[in-house]
Formats: sequence, structure tokens, C-alpha cells
Amino acid sequence: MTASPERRTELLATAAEVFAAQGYNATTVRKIADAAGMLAGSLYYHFDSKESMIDEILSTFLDELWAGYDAVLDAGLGPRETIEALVTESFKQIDRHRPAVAVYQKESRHLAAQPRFGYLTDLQQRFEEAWLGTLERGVKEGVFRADLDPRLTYRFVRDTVWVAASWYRPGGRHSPEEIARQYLSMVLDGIGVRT
Amino acid sequence: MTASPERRTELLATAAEVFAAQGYNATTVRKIADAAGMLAGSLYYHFDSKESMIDEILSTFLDELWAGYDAVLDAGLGPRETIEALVTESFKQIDRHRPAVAVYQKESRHLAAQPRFGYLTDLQQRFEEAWLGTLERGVKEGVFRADLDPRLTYRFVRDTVWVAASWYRPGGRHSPEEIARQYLSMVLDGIGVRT
Amino acid sequence: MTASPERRTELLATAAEVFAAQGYNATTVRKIADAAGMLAGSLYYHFDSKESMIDEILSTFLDELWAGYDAVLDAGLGPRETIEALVTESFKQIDRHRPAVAVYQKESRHLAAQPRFGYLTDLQQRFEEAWLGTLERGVKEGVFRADLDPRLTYRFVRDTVWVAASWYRPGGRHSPEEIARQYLSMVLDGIGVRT
Amino acid sequence: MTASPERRTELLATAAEVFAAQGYNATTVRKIADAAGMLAGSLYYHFDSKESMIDEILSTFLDELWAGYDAVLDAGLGPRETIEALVTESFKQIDRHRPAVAVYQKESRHLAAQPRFGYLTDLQQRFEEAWLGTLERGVKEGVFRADLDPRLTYRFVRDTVWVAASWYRPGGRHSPEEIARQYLSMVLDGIGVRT
DNA sequence: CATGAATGAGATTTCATTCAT
DNA sequence: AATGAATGAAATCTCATTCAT
Repeated sequence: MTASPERRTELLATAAEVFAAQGYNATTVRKIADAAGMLAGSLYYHFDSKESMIDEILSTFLDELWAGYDAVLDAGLGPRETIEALVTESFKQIDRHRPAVAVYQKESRHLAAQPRFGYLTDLQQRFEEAWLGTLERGVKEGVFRADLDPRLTYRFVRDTVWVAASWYRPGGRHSPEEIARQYLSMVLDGIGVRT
Repeated sequence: MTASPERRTELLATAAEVFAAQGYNATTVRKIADAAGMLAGSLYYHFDSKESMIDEILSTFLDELWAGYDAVLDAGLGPRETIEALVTESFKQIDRHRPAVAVYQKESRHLAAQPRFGYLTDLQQRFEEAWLGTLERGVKEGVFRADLDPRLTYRFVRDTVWVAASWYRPGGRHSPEEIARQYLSMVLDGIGVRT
Repeated sequence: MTASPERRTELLATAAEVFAAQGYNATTVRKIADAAGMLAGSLYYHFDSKESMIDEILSTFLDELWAGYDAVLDAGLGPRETIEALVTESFKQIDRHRPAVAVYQKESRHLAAQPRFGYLTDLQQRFEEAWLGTLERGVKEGVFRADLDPRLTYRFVRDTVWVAASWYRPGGRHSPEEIARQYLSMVLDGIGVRT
Repeated sequence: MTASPERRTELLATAAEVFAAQGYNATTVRKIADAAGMLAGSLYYHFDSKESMIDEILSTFLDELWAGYDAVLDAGLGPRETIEALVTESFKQIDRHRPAVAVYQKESRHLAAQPRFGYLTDLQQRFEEAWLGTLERGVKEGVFRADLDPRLTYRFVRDTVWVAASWYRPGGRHSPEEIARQYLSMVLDGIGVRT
């Protein structure tokens, strides 16, 4: 006898895996139900709709992500340390919520057009403020190069971090911390050998 | 099934825009037809199926991309210059085929599962050989750092380049060449100020 | 299936209200259960099916109605007094069984098509015999006008009486007896022979 | 090759018959499609939804009904003549739009709860103003009895007229005009003041 | 070349009903 | 008596595709 919230969580984890693997639109509720070992109609005892499933998957992940981000942003670190901490936090979230991140990466753009998913647009805005603001602060304080457009840098960094969810496999060769370290080393110092 | 090639090309451009904006699965043939100013059924005079549209969009783009890549790879350049040339070529292709690249980026993973799109898997393989091989050659020749896992570097670089298709707008602030230059500067030298 | 009769009666009253307000088909067992403060499945401890609920609602009402009608019809009254008594009895039933009457009015026609509800057709037949017969007797005896088609009169009277269940509210401005009086005053002074 | 508006009209006539016979909720789109000789999905080429079908059925009927009513109300007739004209007009509409009237009679109450069908509530209001207003004017002018509550009279008259749609069959024993005449004779000689 | 109308398969969703606890 | 979770059938609706004109 599984209590209700646990069952929901289990089912959402299953759904997130299928959404991540096949894409939201290509995923039928029947596939989710198959993966959960039940009939399609039975899912509707737990959820209002397929849409409410992806909604709950995304908002659960984003709540946790922003708890971590806010802790970083409130810590009063310098720009370089802030970027390091945000990247590390991001890869930790990818490790914990890989399917949700993959879904977010693939689907958030078109979902954001619907009123129900307006929070995606809001958070996207806060995301840009946090990252781009930190990069610009770093340029101003002389710790980041001034000859690069921070808007471009922001986009490169943002995309690379999240796209990692599409290839990252927990328990693989590198831990999330190690991936974050190498990624930061590349972005901050470059891959070229110093001459 | 004898349509003028120009009309096909026009329609494919329209279809690519819609696929890029909404995703392949979420795009109905009716939406494509609306965007083209015709009725859904009329598209079938020009194309066998919705699938054949995305097939033609992707293979047209990939043919041109690989023509460029092959020219670079056959030029006998050093690793750093090869990476520079591949990145520059990639951003040029994003400039010319933005919707196709966006579609490729979003849809190739699940399409590749179908036999019809087996060429996507083959090209993905060649892609990895070209990029990862060049990075590894660079490490061996001492022009790229040896303390980073080239497999990770490869994934970061690959993803960042293609994901750019999702935000790049032709005629925007930066030319594709300028974006490539800044991108290469970041990856090769880092965004941190040298001390 | 051994529920206390009081609980059954309570639940049937609740169900009748919901059926009357929303229609039988539009009423889900979940709505009834909500109104009764329980879960949908729990209703099946008390009743075999949704159909058996409406069956019991209708037959309980009709049993009582016909007890009243039979008393009137067996009293040996003249046609005018019989019509007066039937109308008065009908409005009394509407007062006591408003939701059941509303359900009867709305649903009996299509329910009657099913074998289980054959008794609706039988009673409809007895109903017509009682009312139409009395009207025709009244014409023959010269107390009702002969220039009106009694079949039309019958339908007008029948419908108006029962449709009243859809607007009547117990405890409203007029008592059922007063409504019956005004209704009879309108109808009888119209169809009655002038003296 | 039937032109589009004609096909819509045909299909709506079919749908109205089925709605009238079985009730809106009990009518599946498959039943409508069967009656129209097509597959259920094909209906969606012509209509957005089952709801939009009943919407169009009701509003088409109500538009025509109110065109007739407005002509009557604008004619400057006395109360008795106005009631006569409204009743006659109503029975004519029942003759022309019998299924739509039956649907209106059965379904308007619950449909009116939805915003989409708010116009039903508005028209119900105008309906009451027209009929009840005329009855009250008649009482004031001394052509209708003052000892009956006009609100009750209004309800009886209103219901009897529309309920007729549930038994009326075009081409039956009585023409709509004859039904109106007998109905008026019954009702008016009852509520009219004796001279 | 394109339209208008349909098909048919399959998607999401609803809901009466069952049943172990 | 009632709950919580499911079933399974059927409903509404979607959409790629076909085809006569």
C-alpha cells in the first residue's frame, strides 16, 4: 500500500524518463502507463492530464534548482566564484533530475507559449539576470575578459550546461563535480595550451 | 509527382520554419499548409508524406554541411586550425540553414531510431571522428591541454555550436564569422583574465 | 448489500437532487459521491449501479403518486372534481418529491426504451387513461367544452403540471395547494362550459 | 458537390434530430455520424466540437425565433393580441424547428451554466420581459383577470408552449395554427375577463 | 496545382464499476 | 462502511493521408 504522494512521485519519475527519451509530444499516455505497469486510463486517477504531468515534473525540478541558485546568489561571492558555484550546482541538478532537465531543455520553449507555463518565461528571465549579471559584474571587476560580448558568452554557457542533460548518465565515467570542474576549466581558462 | 524544384524548395523552407518553431511532432501538416497559403491535402501533390519533408530538409542541410567539412578535413591543417575552420564552417551553416539546423538539433536523436534516417547515425559517427579525432590529435601534438578529457571537451564544443541555432537570428548584432571568432576565443583561451 | 434503509434513503435523496440539477447522463457517480461526502466506489456498497439508483428514485415516487391517484379515481367523483383532485394531488407530489419529479419529467422518455424501465411505459398508459378518460367523460357529460380536441387538452395539462417541477421551490411564495388552485382556475374556466 | 454552408446545414439538421431524440449527453458523435452516413472523425472537418454543433443549432433557431418575436412586439398590439401573436409565432417555430426547440427545452438549463452559452440566459431574460410584461399590462388594462398571479400564469403558459415540441409531429392531425388556436382558446378564455 | 471532403487509425480523456484492505 | 487504486470500455477529438473534381 503506497501512500498517495509517493505513488505520484514514482509515476512522475517514470513519466519523466519517457518524456526525456521520446519527447513530450511523441510520448503517448499509453507508453507512460506501460512503463508504469498500468492501463492508460488509470493514470487519470493520479493526474488530471498529460500536461499536468509535465507541469509537475518541471516545477518540482525548477523549485529545487532555484533553491540551490538562490543560496549561491545570496552568499555574496565574487563573480568568478559565483559562476563556479552556479555551474557546479547545475551539474548536481542534472545528476539528480536528469530526465526532468532533459525535458526542460527540449520542451520549455514551446511550452512557455501557453499561459499555464508562464512561470517558465519568468524563471528564464531570472536565470538570465543571475548569469548575465554575474558575467557583466566580472567584466566590470576585471576578472573576465572585456573583449567578449557577455550576451554571447551567457548563451554559450547556458546552453552547454543544460544540453549536458542529454548525454549525461549518472554513474558514468565522471562525477557531476568532475564534469563541472573540467567544464569550468575549459570556459575560464580555455583549452589551448598557454604559450 | 512532378513539381517544379523551386516550389518544392519554397515549401521545404516554410516547413523547416514551422518544424523549427514548434517541433516536428507538434507540427501538423495543416500548420505547414497554412503557412504556405494552401490546404493540407495540397501538400501531397509535392511530397509523399510529412516524414519525407523532414527527410529532405535534413539531408539537404547535411549534404551541404559535409561538403564544407570535407573541404576542411582534406586541407591538411593543424589541429587548432582545423577546429577553427570547423567551427567557422558550422556557424556559416547555421546562418544559411538556421531552421534546418534547429530541426536537426531537436529531432535527430529520435528520428535516428528509424531505418529511413539511418544516415543520421552514420553522419553522427563521422562527426565524432572528425571533431574528437582533431581534439585528440591536438592533445598529442601539444597544442591542446592534456589535463582535460577530450570526450567531455568534444561534447561541450559540439553542443554549444549546434544549440546556437536555437537563438541565432540572421541579420542580428553579430555576423556568423564574428560569433565563430568569439566562440573560438572563449573555448581556446578561456573567458578568465590571464594573470 | 445490507445497508440501513435510512442511509439508502438519504443517498437517494442526494442522488435525486444531482440528477435533477444536471441530468442523469451528465451526472457522474463521482458527483453524487461528492455531494454525499464519500468516494465514488463507496456508493457501490449501497447500490448495484447508477441505473439502480434512478430506478429506485423513480419507482418510489411513482408508487406514492399512484397510491394518491388511485384513491382519487376510486372515489367516484364527477369529471370536474376528478380533474381538480388529480391536479391537486400532482402538485402535492411535486412538493414532496420535487427532484424525483424533475428527473421523471426529463428522463422518463429515453429510459422507457430499456426493458428494465418498462413500468414507465405501463404507467404512462394508465396515466393517459385516467386523465384523457376523465376529460372525455367530462365532454360527454357536458361539463367540458366539446369544441376542443381532448387529446390536445390532455397534453397541455399533463405537460404543464409536470414541468412545474422544474421551477417549483418548496417554501416559496405559494403553497402547492394554492398553485393547484390558480392553475385549475385558469384551465377549468377555459375548458369548462359556460353557464 | 454540395457547397459548404449547405452541407453544414444538412449535418446540423441531422444532429438536431439525434440530440432531440436521445438527449445531448446521451448522443455520441458516432451516432450523429452514423445518421449522416460518415465516420465520427469526419464531422470534425465541418465542426470544431460536439458543443459547437448544439451551439449553432440553438443560436440559429433563437435568431429566427427572436426575429419573429421582435416583429410582434414592435407591432404595437394590445396585450391580448400580443399574447395571441406570440403563441402563434411560437407554434410556427415549433413546426419549422421542432428538433431545435426540443433540444432547447431539454438542454438549455444546464448549458446556460457555461460561459459559452451565456446568451441563453440573456434571451431567457428577454423572454420573461416580453411575456410577463404583456401579461401584467393586460391585467392593468383590465383584459386579463387580476385575481391570478401573473408570475404563475407566465410559467404555465411558457412551459406548455415549449413542451409541445416534445410531442408535436409536423404533418400530424393539427396544423400549428390550429394547435395555437385551441391552446389560446383554452388559456385565454380562462384568464380573460368575462364580459 | 489546388480544393473540399472524407477516411481510419490512434490519441487523450471520461467514467461506471470492481475489489483488496 | 468506506477508501484508494485500479480496470476496461467507450467517448471526444486529432491528424496524416487519400482522392475525385
